[in-house]
Amino acid sequence: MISLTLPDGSIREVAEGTTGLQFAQSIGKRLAGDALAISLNGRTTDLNIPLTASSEIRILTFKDPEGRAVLRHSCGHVMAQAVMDLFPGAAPAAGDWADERYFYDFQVSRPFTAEDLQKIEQRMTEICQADVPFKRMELPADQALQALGSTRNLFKEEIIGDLAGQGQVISCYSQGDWVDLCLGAHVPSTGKIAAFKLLMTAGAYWHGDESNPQLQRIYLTAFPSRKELDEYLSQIEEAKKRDHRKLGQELDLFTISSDVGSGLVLWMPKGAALRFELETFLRGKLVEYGYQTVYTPHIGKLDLYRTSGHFPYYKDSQFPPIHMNEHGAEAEDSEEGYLLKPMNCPHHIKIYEATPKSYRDLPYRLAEFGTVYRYEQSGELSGMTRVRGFTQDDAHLFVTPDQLEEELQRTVDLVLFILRSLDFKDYRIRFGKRDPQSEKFGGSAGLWDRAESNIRNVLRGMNMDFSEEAGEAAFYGPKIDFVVRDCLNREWQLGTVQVDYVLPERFDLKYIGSDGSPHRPIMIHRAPFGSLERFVGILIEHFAGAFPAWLAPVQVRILPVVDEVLPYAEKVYAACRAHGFRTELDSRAEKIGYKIRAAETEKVPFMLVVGRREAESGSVSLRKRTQGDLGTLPLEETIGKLRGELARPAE
RNA sequence: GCCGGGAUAGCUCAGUCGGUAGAGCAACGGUUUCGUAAACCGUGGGUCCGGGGUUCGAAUCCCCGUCUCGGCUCCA
Repeated sequence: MISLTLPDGSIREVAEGTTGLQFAQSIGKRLAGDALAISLNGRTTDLNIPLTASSEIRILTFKDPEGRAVLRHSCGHVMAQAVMDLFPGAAPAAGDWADERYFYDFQVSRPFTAEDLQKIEQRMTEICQADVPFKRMELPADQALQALGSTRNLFKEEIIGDLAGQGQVISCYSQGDWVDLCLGAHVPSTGKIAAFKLLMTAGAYWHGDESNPQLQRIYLTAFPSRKELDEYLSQIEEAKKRDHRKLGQELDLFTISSDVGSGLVLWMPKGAALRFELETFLRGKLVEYGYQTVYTPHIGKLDLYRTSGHFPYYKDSQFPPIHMNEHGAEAEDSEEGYLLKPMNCPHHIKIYEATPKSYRDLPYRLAEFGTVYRYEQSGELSGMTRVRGFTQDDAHLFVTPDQLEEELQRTVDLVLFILRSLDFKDYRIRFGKRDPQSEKFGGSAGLWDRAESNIRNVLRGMNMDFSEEAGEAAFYGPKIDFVVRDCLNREWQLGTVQVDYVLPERFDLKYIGSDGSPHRPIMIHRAPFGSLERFVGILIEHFAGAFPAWLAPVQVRILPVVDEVLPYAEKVYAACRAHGFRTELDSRAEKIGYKIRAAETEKVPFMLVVGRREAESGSVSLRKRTQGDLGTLPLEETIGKLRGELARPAE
């Protein structure tokens, strides 16, 4: 007998050799039916494997993230079989899952078409209906290669070679006579896959490396029932309605014109009002946190960016330099010239250097809404979230070593305050570290170790959840990134805080310490919004265009019921503007219902309906978006009420 | 940058087999003066993304380019 410990702590004795499925059946018929796999001591395992030792066990169903992954993974194998049935020349490479989706990459003579996908789905349905069992085999490398049969190809050989080299057991799974190399786990049989859909195709590089051949990827998802699949698909459709590119156009927030250039955002009056409000909000905080505001130009000499390292490191993703000499003529020396600034730090460093600094001057905090230009790859551009010109709410803090961690904490506090004020709860914190294997990172290993431990100390001290990710650092230092997802579930970095020992060294920055001798300051780069463009793009999606009243481009709209009251409506309009409310007057000869509908769809938070009654009594009928009529109030009282409703958040 | 999809009125989209380009909404004009989510009638509006080709004839077929969308890769 062996004993199995369930998640609730209860322990059950079963005969050695009992399978996970039999155990699930002993608990309940329903559970056994829903079971997709088991988790044994935290490892996901097939249901039909005999249990040989006492363990902690969880029966995995679709409710468990691991269970979902198993179902979709198994569906991926069914897809691979279907692809090979229909395209005998196809070479399956590898698959994996990401979020709700599973993908499998194939090398094929031509990319898959929409019609191909339909045929593949049809073949998959046949395989699932046949309810073919998945069987696991563990084999030595040479036998595994044999076992693969028609699935064998250069990709599989490479993977088996790597696994064998690491001395790992090689496992394969078969469904019927089709075999694939696979770690597992899988559902017991293809019949468990009740509902699936091939979502999209894409080109993808082998091992994710651009220098490798490009394969054709198919994404799919699977659910235990048709109903759940349909719900998922309609959720995606629903989410697309929040897309900032769509809402940005509908609400007249921004536009991008190919005549100006790809990735160059034109802020329309309403988008600009929103941005201005965000900037004003942050400016208030900057004073409180001891920042000094500066302004710097949009270009700088090439040599400046050679010193900082930006030019050599990011040569391929910058607008080409403006080659000209001091006389305004085209430079003969192609090394001479100016660059559109890709970062604000070098300019701020020059402000730091402009006057001698002592330890009494530090922390020295310089802030600027600085617009930078980067020539992003054409395939990367996306609305406001990935652009070629954007404004960072940037700041650089020059600090002494003993000030560093406290200042870091204050910058993180500021970012958290901003996110909280805008009701962002769904973000993750990424601690981006250097990848020691990569040459992309400047400075000595010792400096990096110090910077990384500074960040770790601060994040731990603040009790934050974060994930450490190698290779995600900036070239000059490690960073804390605040990462959110857009309506299509793509991740974007918003706020960032970076520790930098490298640029102070490259620029030979100094301050005079209390000992009278020169010391090297440390820099913190930080931007709570990150890029105003990206932040506003995400903000549009976050609020689905219905911004909190203090941010709304139009906060109040006056809706006269009949033409006769237009003079009174004008008076109300003027009173609202006099109090700084962003107000519009809808004087069209339309019925009141029409005007209300327009204001509602344009997401105006407050509507002031004025008719004869209001004009006579000097009042307004207040309507709040989505809530409806709030009743009639004297004009003065309404304005007082709106002042409160439209105030910026404070803390 | 790479792979694939797309581009028709301000917006959303239809356009059959290659035969003179359409709808709804919006805009504009008129009528209506109306009380909390769409009054009625009328009018204007097109480089069918750009260039080339095939054809008696191209929005439609072919080629090149641009922009855009979904992925991949990249992201200071």
